[in-house]
Formats: sequence, C-alpha cells, structure tokens
Amino acid sequence: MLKIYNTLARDKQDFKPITLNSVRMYVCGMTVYDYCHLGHARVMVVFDMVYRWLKASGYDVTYVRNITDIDDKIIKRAAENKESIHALTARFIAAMHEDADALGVQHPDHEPRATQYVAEMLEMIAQLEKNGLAYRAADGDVNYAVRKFAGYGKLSGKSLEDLRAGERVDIAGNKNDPLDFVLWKHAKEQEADEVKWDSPWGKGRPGWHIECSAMGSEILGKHFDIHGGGADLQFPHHENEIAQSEGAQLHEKGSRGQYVNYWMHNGFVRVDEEKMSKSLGNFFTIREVLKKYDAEVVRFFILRAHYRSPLNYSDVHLDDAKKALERLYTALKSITPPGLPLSGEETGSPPDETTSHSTKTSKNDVQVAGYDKWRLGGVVVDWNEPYAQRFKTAMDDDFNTPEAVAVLFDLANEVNRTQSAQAAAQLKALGAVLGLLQRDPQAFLQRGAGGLDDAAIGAQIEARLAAKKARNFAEADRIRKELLEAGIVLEDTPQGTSWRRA
RNA sequence: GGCGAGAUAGCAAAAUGGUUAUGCAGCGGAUUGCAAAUCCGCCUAUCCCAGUUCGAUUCUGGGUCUCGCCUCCA
Repeated sequence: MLKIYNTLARDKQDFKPITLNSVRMYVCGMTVYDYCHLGHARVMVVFDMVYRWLKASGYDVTYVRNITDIDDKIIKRAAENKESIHALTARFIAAMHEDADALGVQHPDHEPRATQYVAEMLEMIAQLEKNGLAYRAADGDVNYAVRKFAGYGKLSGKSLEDLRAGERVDIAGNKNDPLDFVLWKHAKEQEADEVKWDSPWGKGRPGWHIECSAMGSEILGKHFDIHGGGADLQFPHHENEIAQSEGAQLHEKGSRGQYVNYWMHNGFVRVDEEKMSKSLGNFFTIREVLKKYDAEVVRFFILRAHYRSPLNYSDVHLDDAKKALERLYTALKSITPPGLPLSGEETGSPPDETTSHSTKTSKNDVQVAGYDKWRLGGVVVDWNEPYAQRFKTAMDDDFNTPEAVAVLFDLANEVNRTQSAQAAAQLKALGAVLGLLQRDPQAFLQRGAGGLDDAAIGAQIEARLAAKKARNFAEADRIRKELLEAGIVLEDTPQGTSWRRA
C-alpha cells in the first residue's frame, strides 16, 4: 500500500483515494515572468514522478498544474520590457514547456491559467464575503479575515499568536489584522487595462492565493486527494488556500468540508547549502544547465535524491550523476530486450519522436504541441519479479526514488553478469516508470557534439583496426590516445570496436 | 524571537534496535596485445554527551552545527 508523507499530519499515512481507483492531484506551478530555474525543474520532475507512479499503480489520475499569469512581478517585468502582459507570459509559458519537455515531464491533464478563471475567483470571494470571512478595506482591496477562520495555521503548524509575535510581519494599514491577505486588489490608475477586471468591488485583479483555490475546486472539485508544491508554498500560500477553500464551503450544511486530504511538499534545490531562489540570485536556469548537461542526467540527478530532502546543485554532483546514468545505459547497450512493447507506441519509436499529447481540455487550458515527447504507453513490468517488488516497495514508501534507483543498479549488475534479456527488459521497464532509460543506449552514450563527427571517428576506428591487424600496436594505441584526447573512448568487444563520449 | 527539518564513509545518498544499501572516486584480482567496459574482492560511516537495552547509527533527553518558513519564492 502506498504511503505518503502528509504535511498536514506531519507523518506518513496510508494513501486512500476519495474515489476508488482514481486520484485527483493539484500542483502549484510557475509564475511565468522569467525562465524556469532548477528549483522549478525539481517540482516538475518530482510531481511527474508521482503522477507516473500513481498511474503505474493503476489509478486513474487527473493531474492539474496551474500557471500563474497575473501577478505583481509579471506586471513589473512587462513594464520594464515595454511589452504586454500577454506577450510576456506567452513567451515564458512556451519556454517552460520546452524545459519540461526536455526533462521528460509528462503533460498534466489540465494546465489552467489564472487569467482564465477570474470569474470563478470572484464567485469564491463573494461566497467568502457572504460567510463573513472577507471584507473590503479602506483602500478598496478585499481581504481575508484570517482570525475568523478557525484552524488557520493547521498546515504550517503556526498559531496566529506566534505569527503576530514575529518581527517580520508588517503592520499593513488597510488590514484589520496584519496577517489578513488580499483576495482582490483594487486597480491602480497607472496600470494597464490588461490587468483590470470588473468585479462587485470595483475594477481590480485577483490576489495570488485565490487562483489555486478557484481552479482547484473548479477542475477537481471542492474535495480532492493530493495537493503539492515546493516547501516554500506551505506558508502562507497553501495555508491561505485552505482558509479560502474550506471557508467558502462553510455555508454548505453548516459544516466545513475538507479541501485536500494529502499535502505534499518537495525540498529545495540548494547552491552551496543555500536555497536556490530568485531573490538570492543564486539560481541556474534549466536551459542554462541543459547546455552543459544532458536533460536525462538532470532528471536522474533530481530523482536519485528523495523528494523531501534538500538537493545540492554543483557540477561535481551532476558529473557524478552523469557517470552513474551511463552505467545503467551501458548495461542496456549490449543486450537487446525481448520484443516487449517498452516505449513509444509499441513500435520502438525513437525517443525524440513527438507524440501528440492527449490533454483533456478543461475550458481554458493552455495547449502546446509537442510537449509530451517522452510519454510512454504500454510499459510492461513483471511486478512479481523480485527486483520489481523491491522497486515497488520503495516507491510505495513515500516515493523513495533513491531506493528505487538502487534497485535499478542492482538490476544492471544482474544484466551485466547474466546477459539476461529478461533482466534488461525489466531494467528498461522500471526505468520507464521513473521516466528514465528509454533512449537508444548507443545514442545516449554517443550523445553530444564534441569535436569529431561520426564519420571521422569511424575512419579513425578503421585505421586503428588496420594497424591492429598488422600488429602495429604502437600505431593502434596512438590512434586510441588521440581519440581519447578528443573525448572519445573506444571499446573493443567480440562484436567489434564501439565508441562513446567520455 | 516563534515554528520546523536535518547531521551517515573522500563525495552523493538510502535503510535499519543486532545481519552487503546503492552510485561516483580509490585499492587488489580476473579479462584484454594494451586499454575501455564488465565481473569478483577490498577500503572508508553513522555530529557530541548521557539514558533505555543483552545490544543504538536507528529509541529518549541534552548539546553543537547546518538549513528552511515566519516577506515574493518551486
């Protein structure tokens, strides 16, 4: 049985879906005013892994990952760039999809954008006002009255008293309580029409937290199974989401319904033991890193750590991950798995083939073609086999991917030792569950474009072969050394000489 | 200041009240014309101090240090 660490309970709990055999999951996505960095990569990859494991476990999963496309930082950036909000967000949504695509992240079933759910947000704000939880402040903002919501702080483990005592809580003049947060921001004159919506409280735009409450309940219902996001969203964002979503339900049968059953939070990516973040300026964008490292190496790097642990980024660690992944591909290289449908559409289609994604369209979702190229159909895993059982046990224990990856290495050893095609098939199939190991091993090991092209390498190999035949080993070794200096490693096998990039 | 998470070998990272994690690096052997890859073997560990226990890295208490949230953040 799957156990999930639930932030709400501060403990691992048995996972029991609300509806038999189906899971509804919402993950807080990105605010699109800049390129995604490695921290965003971690959220996308981690919850992609969760999504895949739930599906592999037989659940019918509905996965929602939102896009925040209206917000202070977006408005500011658009003004700086002298471009429209729409142009800015469209650009960075496309960039985000490219990054996600490269990392083998499957397309969520729904990818709602805040600007397209303003009506639902207004509805919810109205309901909150009706329930006595929202009020209009002197400056025209509509705020949430935190102290009126019993249980505020239950997710983050904070009490209103503790928070008030905190030195970092500003006293905002327009709020009844410094901890109250904005539901609806009144329009400022200098702002573009683009960021002004009509509302019963005058022109304005939504606060940040309300979008997730509105989109979550609109698409997944008022009560769903899993809500995820980065650990920094636990407070205040997710705390406020609970206050909004559960607060809005107060009128129903007089009792407050539960919003989400399991809250999941992934750990941070760090640089030199410090959180990677925009404000610290110590971030690496995904595309920056992908110039240097293969995307699957980055994905492997993320998944070999547990999702709740901190993950330190450095070249040394990426180099390490690269070599480790090469070991797995090397094991697959010489073995042809039996004709099982392991990837693509059962036809052994190459991994770079773009398959059309099958997004279930909810009313206003973004769709981007070619997003989903690593989506795999028909993965065949023999779950009764001992390695697969270990893998499953690990994954069922709060998605213990480090342990699951360790099983992959044990399986690789088995493959190398026994040359078993079955074991190789199992390795590839289990890899697919994590979104790994689906490329042609040869292509993976020869990837990159360092200096020599294939033809030049081939010619050198031929020349060396001739030298070897003439028993001119000095010449043969000279050629090999020359190739090595160009980053090409030769491997003589009974089947002939093959090469890979170091 | 309040709240929370964590300290495992050279590096990374799991697990466990007693029995090989795993990967990278290193050492020895097999294999190879020499290599590479692979296989076999080896090395290096559980922050400190108490307590519980036959036995603690694992449980309890204290300490030290690190990190995070309390402001936008994945």
